[in-house]
Amino acid sequence: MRPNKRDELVRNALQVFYRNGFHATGMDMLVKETGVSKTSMYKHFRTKEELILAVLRLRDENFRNWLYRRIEELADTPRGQLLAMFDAMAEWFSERHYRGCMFIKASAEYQDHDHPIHVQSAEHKRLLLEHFTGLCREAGAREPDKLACQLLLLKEGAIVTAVMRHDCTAAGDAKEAAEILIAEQVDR
Amino acid sequence: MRPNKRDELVRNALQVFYRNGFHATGMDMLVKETGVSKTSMYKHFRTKEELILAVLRLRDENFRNWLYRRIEELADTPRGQLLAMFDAMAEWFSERHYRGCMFIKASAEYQDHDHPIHVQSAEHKRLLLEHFTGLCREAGAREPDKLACQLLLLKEGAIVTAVMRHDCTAAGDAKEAAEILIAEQVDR
DNA sequence: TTTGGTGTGTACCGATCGGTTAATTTGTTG
DNA sequence: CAACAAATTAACCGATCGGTACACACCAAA
Repeated sequence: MRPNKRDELVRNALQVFYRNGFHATGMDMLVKETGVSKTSMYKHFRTKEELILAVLRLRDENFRNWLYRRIEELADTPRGQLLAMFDAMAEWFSERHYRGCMFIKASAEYQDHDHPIHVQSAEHKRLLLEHFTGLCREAGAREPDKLACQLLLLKEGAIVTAVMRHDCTAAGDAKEAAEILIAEQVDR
Repeated sequence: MRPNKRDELVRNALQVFYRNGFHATGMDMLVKETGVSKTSMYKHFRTKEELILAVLRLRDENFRNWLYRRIEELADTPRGQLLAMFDAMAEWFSERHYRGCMFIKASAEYQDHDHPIHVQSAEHKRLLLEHFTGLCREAGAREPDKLACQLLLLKEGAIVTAVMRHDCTAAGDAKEAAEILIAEQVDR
């Protein structure tokens, strides 16, 4: 069985879009950078938008899988895992080619609330919220929805701050804040 | 004295870029939307990038002036003003045409750390941090730098979350978290 | 050996990109 | 009114945009 050219295209296009932005990346640049011919691209995806949506689907899968697994590796209690999220963030921020969250950037370039790319980006954040709300409940939080939302505010804030300041100290500050917020809802 | 056409251009261009994005907004669209001729634009700004930088300078001035003034209107103690920031955010988020933070979006579209647009966006965030660090110190925080950073993490997180979810509840959750973080550093 | 699915290379489409040019109108000031 | 700067309209530049057309190459299954 031949290696699926379509998946290869999506995988490579992800890198190019992440590094270069969506509007700033033309189809001709994708041809050069992915090694897939234009004809072939348009056989798999009818428009650039459809390709972007496929890229975002892959990114959502990769990122959530990585984050959930990494958190479980780093801690074995729900409370510990909530805090471990910020350690995982620190690892991500310190990657050489860290460029921020692809979904924040996608929703920034496609701003209409009903644009498919915006909707799909929001869905990624919703799935994260769902997951961490469950963890907060397991950790014994009095208001798991609110706590999860607050922890994710810290996470999103750390993501954009790490891009702006171009260091990863934000993850540490966010973690310390998270410890306080969790203690307030669980211990007190 | 005639109303300065250059300022009018920058003011109108700000609206178009904010609503439409930077790469997605062409110079011809700016001609139509701002009512300023192309020749005139290129007499004031040699490139699109220079125009964007002027737009960001105006945005920085407008936004920080508004925020600082609004906070002082809402509260008269340093601690109250720190919390009032989140009330101001809630007001901003609930504006009909709220589209998130222009500087986050600018740095997302111009990602190179040494690109002038990225640098200027980061500078805006640095000025905010400076201001709120001062407020934290006045409020009697033990670690004003860290507290200010954490409060701004909540703010940035609320900004992007409000865009994604397209509601303004994030501001309230952020405010409650801020109350806890401030109490931890001031009262305890 | 034929067929059909999947891929490539290349040239091309009209539209738009950022930016320039030249001729002309507008408005303020002496 | 004359003079000058500021602004306008409109055509134009080469490059690139997203997307298409066509001829051809590869490789599996019938």
